Amino acid sequence: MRSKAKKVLRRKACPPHASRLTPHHDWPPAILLMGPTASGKTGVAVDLVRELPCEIISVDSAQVYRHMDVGTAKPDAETLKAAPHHLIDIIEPDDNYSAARFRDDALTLMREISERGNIPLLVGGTMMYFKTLLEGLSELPEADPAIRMMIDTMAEEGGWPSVHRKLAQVDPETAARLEPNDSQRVQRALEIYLITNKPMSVLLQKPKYVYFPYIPLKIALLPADRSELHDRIATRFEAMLELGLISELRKLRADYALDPDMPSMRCVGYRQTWEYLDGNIGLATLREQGIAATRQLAKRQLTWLRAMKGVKNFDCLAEDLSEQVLAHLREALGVRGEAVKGQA
RNA sequence: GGCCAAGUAGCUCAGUCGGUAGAGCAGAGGACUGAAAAUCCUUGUGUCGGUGGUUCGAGUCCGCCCUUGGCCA
Repeated sequence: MRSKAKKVLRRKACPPHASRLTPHHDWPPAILLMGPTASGKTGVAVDLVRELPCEIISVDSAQVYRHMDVGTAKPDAETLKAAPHHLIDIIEPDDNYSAARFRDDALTLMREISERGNIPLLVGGTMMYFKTLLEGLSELPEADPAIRMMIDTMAEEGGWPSVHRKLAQVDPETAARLEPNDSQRVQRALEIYLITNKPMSVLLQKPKYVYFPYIPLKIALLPADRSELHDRIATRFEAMLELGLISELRKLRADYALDPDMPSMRCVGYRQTWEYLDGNIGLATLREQGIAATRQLAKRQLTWLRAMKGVKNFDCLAEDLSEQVLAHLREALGVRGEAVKGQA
């Protein structure tokens, strides 16, 4: 932790206000509650809000969309009233969000919450957002729809490997570390070159601007038994169908000019339901593929969590999960509280 | 009861002229810098329904039995 503080202070690239950063023991805490889909994050978060002076910030790339409630397992209105979530319902389904925007939004909210004397409680399963929040991003241009469209056309004509070859001509280093079929990253790397006229690999060499003036209390909810999580996922997807996932999407398609390639429509559940509404698959296949896609999502989230350092793990299948997490947090915050009092 | 078809990986199915088997999906592991619920990489030993036979050698040919569909009674 000390090294982290030093690391931030050492950064020359930090803008002027970074110099206001105080040593780490004066930083307020922030709780990071992470876990795969269907691990019960929301339930724990709501319990924590009852017991601790914290405010929830959602870390979820799907719950940012308005009117996508059933398929994203958004907390219901009653829950949101009792435990308000920031960064839910902030954009339209035909709009898009990003890790960079999340970072800015979250840091702004965290400052406000801390100034109010509360603890930011970041809850979600979008691991890249957590990583971006903690580690920052390099200075890179933001996405350019026109350029992406152009690259998409290239890919349609020659396939992604041909785009990859083109990338290799202008940015061999990045091309070397990317798979020719990794459409998203190949496109992004070429996009960066076309916008800046500089290879991504060069831009990434500049030190990142890391700004996270909080003591992170990282908590992960992991299943001790994967098959039980799979059962939960299946049950939950069936419930989504009962709750009207299909009609939710039908209405969305009527209200917005949506396209299956939009980020919102690539979300788990919606993508499969889109195929169902188009008549390409039946209900049984929708159920099967929706559940499988959710399991695959959970698997990827678990891969992130295993790689993450300094995380306190809890078995999300435990009966007294919330109490366990609360006890851990009370201890962590209590110790810190003493230190702060000693300072004053 | 008779006839026909099918029984091969968790699922759906390939398997040539006999040389002890391979795809898709699912599953598992991994990567991850402005789309990340995205995108991508790696990963395939299973009594070839059972049993007897023919053969140097049977998933493959023959007999019988079992199971499941269908047709005829």
